[in-house]
Amino acid sequence: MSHFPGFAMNSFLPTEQRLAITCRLYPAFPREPAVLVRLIKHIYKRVHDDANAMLKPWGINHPEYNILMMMYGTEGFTLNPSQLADAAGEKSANITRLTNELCDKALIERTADAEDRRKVTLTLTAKGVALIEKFLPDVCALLEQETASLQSREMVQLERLLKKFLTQLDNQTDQG
Amino acid sequence: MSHFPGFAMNSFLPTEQRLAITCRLYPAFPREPAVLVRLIKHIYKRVHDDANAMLKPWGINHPEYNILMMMYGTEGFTLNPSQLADAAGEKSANITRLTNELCDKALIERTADAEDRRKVTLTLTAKGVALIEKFLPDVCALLEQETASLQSREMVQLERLLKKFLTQLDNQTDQG
DNA sequence: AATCGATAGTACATAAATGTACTAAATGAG
DNA sequence: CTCATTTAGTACATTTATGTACTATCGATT
Repeated sequence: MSHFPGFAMNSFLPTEQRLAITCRLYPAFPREPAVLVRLIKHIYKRVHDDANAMLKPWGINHPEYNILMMMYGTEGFTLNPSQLADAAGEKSANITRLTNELCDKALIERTADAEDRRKVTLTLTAKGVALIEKFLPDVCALLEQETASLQSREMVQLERLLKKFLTQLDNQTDQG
Repeated sequence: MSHFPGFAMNSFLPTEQRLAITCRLYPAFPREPAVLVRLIKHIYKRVHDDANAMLKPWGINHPEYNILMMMYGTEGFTLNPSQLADAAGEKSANITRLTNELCDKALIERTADAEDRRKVTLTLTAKGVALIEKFLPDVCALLEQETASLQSREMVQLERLLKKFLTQLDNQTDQG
């Protein structure tokens, strides 16, 4: 496949064909939702792998990157674990482990919160900020490369649809 | 939040705000691609969790479900491990483990391929097919519920855009 | 102030996923 | 045919992620 430049391979085809057969065997099966969920999964895995590969030379992995960036995107570079869990989309037990690793690497610091002694304050160190600004050019290049096939209009459209999807997932708990 | 029926909460807001700040600090940062990647991650995790919760009473988890369904969607309910890896989007080492579990549960069967003795043939058992047809109503309900906010036109649009995205990821290896 | 319930975080055990190295068999070049 | 290469699959060690139970603290109520 990749021997023919310009030929767009399609890693999703085997999945899609099997969903089609499923619909024939079991007509109530909702093809479109199933396709969307599978596409999301395939894309997520691919993006995750790419990010890990790109970040490896910098000594961090994708989840650690996400945490660093969420701190970088916060005034004062400071956040506590539960806010991090929300922002980075990780379970709280995972945050403990990941932030431990980042502390070991001296990229962030853990201090006690003065106001509420249950809370912990995590802060990017100077070393952490410096690392982020060193790897950001690579990150930007990867992100742009990954979305190169989408026009800016299409990205906006995609964002809107994905948000609509996510909102429904968020509200699901309320209803059923 | 969930005390107010009809109020659409937005679990993505904390992430999005931090990406906005990142763009201010580092103007080269491509907001739109970054937002898309994060949305995909949030949605994937949510869908994965929901599926696991729904499938638990049936004694399987989401990756096992994916494997069963890929076999169900194949003529003869038969597939070998590498085809399964492609279709289900799992690494091959993971396929070995997952299919072992399904064999232990007697939902699939592993036999040697007569033609090529390196290959292994995996087949759904009658028990496996029966289980699938028992849990499919729940699966259909969940899929429909998850996508209830999207009109059919929007789903088609979303599918098109996600495929375009994935195709670019597939072709990335060719280009560097 | 004493108590009860909720919240923040972590420790620890377990589950899930991956990388790597290996075996066996097929393919292909000489 | 024979040897080297590629392919299919798995075993094993390691990494990553999660569930659960627990500690400490806060806040509200009495």
